[in-house]
Amino acid sequence: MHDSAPSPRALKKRDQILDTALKVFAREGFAETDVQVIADLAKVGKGTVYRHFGNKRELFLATARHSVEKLSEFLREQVKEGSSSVQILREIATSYARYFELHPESVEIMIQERASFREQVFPTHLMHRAETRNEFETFLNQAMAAGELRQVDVADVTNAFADLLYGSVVSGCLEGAKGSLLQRVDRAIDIFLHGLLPTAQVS
Amino acid sequence: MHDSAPSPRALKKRDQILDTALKVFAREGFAETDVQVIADLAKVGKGTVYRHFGNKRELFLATARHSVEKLSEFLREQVKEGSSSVQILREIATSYARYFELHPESVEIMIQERASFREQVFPTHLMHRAETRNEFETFLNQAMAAGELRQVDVADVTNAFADLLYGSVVSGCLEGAKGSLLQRVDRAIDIFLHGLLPTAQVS
Amino acid sequence: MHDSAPSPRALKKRDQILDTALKVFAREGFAETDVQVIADLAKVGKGTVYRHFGNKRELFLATARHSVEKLSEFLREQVKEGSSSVQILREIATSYARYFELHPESVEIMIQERASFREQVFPTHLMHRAETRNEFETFLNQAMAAGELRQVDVADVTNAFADLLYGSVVSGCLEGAKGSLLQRVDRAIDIFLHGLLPTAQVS
Amino acid sequence: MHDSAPSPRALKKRDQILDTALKVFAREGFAETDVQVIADLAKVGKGTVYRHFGNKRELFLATARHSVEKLSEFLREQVKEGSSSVQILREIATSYARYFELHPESVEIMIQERASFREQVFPTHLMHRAETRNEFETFLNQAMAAGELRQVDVADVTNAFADLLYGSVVSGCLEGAKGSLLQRVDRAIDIFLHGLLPTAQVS
DNA sequence: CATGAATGAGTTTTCATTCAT
DNA sequence: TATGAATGAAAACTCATTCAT
Repeated sequence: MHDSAPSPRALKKRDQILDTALKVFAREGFAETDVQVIADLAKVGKGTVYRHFGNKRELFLATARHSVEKLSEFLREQVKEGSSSVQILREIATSYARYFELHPESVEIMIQERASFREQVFPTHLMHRAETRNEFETFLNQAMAAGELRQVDVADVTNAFADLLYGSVVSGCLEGAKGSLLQRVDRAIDIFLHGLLPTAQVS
Repeated sequence: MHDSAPSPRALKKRDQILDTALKVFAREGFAETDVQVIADLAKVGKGTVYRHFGNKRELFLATARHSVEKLSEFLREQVKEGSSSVQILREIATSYARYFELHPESVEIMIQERASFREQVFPTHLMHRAETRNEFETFLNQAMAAGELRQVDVADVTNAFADLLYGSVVSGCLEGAKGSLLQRVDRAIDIFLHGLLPTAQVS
Repeated sequence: MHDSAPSPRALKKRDQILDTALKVFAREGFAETDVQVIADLAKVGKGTVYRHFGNKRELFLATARHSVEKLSEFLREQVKEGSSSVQILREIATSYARYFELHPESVEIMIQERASFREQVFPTHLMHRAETRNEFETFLNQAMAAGELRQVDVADVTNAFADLLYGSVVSGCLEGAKGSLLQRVDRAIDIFLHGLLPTAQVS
Repeated sequence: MHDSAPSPRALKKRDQILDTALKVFAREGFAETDVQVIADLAKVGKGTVYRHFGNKRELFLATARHSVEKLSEFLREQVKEGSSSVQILREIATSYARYFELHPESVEIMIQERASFREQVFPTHLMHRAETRNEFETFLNQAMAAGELRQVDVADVTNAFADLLYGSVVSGCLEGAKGSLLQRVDRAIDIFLHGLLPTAQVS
């Protein structure tokens, strides 16, 4: 009837469902997932899942959002202010990799989201979110102004940085991938910072 | 039963189906695709599709393989020998981008393949193919020996290069993406070559 | 998932489906039966049929089992203790025939089961069931000991008796068969008891 | 165009198909049989099968007929005139059993025919065939007239005899059946001849 | 005549979603 | 609110039959 704030009880059940959904969607993929399985593993009735999320699509989207939020949180915790810009750049990348190493299901969710919903839904992936993007570009501008980074179009850097991370994570999590994801990203960032060309660089 | 060589007639029908499948799988995604639709658009009976490919999964995989082969071919045509190593690196990236700009469906197929089949199947994506990989790493080694590129672990460079391209293509093809894919990749490679750090580089 | 006791409601629906399935399988044969038809006639959704029985094969097997159980019950009700052994033998045969005359669909189910599942499944046909068989052979032994029947190998008698009944029922239910099944079985048992050879029997 | 007699070449191919069909129908059952499999095993094109038999149903029926004819032939070869009536009766039963022991596929065909076509088609099973039936009843009449058999309604005897054989063969061929079919039939006929009642019989 | 590629009607089975309890 | 039984739309896949070569 009324639209009061959700009870803590309801919130708990919600999270219980989201956590289960994350595992199942990641393991089976969106299309292959049977909502009944999520309900069973979350120890709730199927009706409850639908009460909370409306339909399978929304359940998935909520799961993806939840996943990105946890990633965001993790990044904020990990990346400390006060370091040099380059250090921060490295820390972002490293934390990003570490997060996905700790939560490989999140990679699958990210991939499933892209595969099943494409442009139709607002892309929840971190670097694409306007807010984060702005924040990041401001950071880049300051670093360039301070002479810590080369003067390059910040949008281009943002794109390249995000694309490199995205590609590394997606490729680095495949069964066959050798070495840790963390290492893969670290090396990639190294090249990204120093470039491939022979040079007499500062840092 | 029989294992005779396929008639040219059969091959033609096969390609007819594959071309249609590419479009439909790209538009709808693997799970959402109804084989009947492919059959209808390819102007063949559904039975014919199954006769040629056995099941939906194999049809998709054949489509993906077909797609990679066309990309491979395109790259070999576009990337001319005789240029400088850096030039070749750029040409690979550019051609790669140009291909996907010409055939945006191929991006979707690549994504769908990763999303629906993961590590279960041999990854057909170009840079993952051992053969291509070896070829590429040999090229890098030569370039480094010639002093055209910095001395870096070739495996790391290959990974980073491939991941950057993959990420750029996947992100750059989304509806919301501004600018052309070609531009996005071009700028990314630029940064990748020169690095982000302030420097007094040669080229 | 859950394994709680089925509710009476569920049991009712189960029986409703089984009764319909008996009719349809008998009329159309196993392979020719469309589960949709059973669902429609049972006034339930097709999903409900599958929820209860898993698949067509299990539905059929459950139907066959159900049918045998009803036959068993009928026989126990009809065949009264206390008569002479010969009388009981006749009563078994007669009741058997009467049952199939009342429920001709059961004959078809029996035939379909043999035709579609052969030795793969435990033969549910009455006389084949070890339990009933032992019971029957004990009865024969007593009758022979009491001098009411000739001394013959009980296993052979059981086989012959069962085979004769089975054959009579299967043949006697065909469209073209003249006379009632009851009569056919009665006459067959008569010959079976007295033999074909000319004789001066006691009766 | 014209309707000339089939060439010996055609007849050979016909038999080749029928022999294969017998095996496949027996192994898979009517509904489960794929005509393509028969064609492959018979080393002819599928079209050829259809040219010769029109459709699957007719192919099966021809197979069943073929099977009965071979049984008939076998019986005529095996059952010698000149023996006593009782001896002939035994020989019919024994030969019948022996035939099915030699050709277990024929049992399955018989069962499949009953299961899939019931009364719809003229029953090809031996004892049901009017011609054979008349012949058999004439034989019984003579035996009774000669005092070799008890005076019983010949139609009843024929039914019982046929039903007993049918039931024995169908039951005796199941995987689990102990002892040989021949033995089972032999013992059954023994009881059938002498009866179950205690007696002072002649033979 | 022989062949086997092509066809599409027909069936099984699944699962998102609803709703009575 | 929570539940899970019921539903039926939707899709994969098969195979009898046809017919162009």
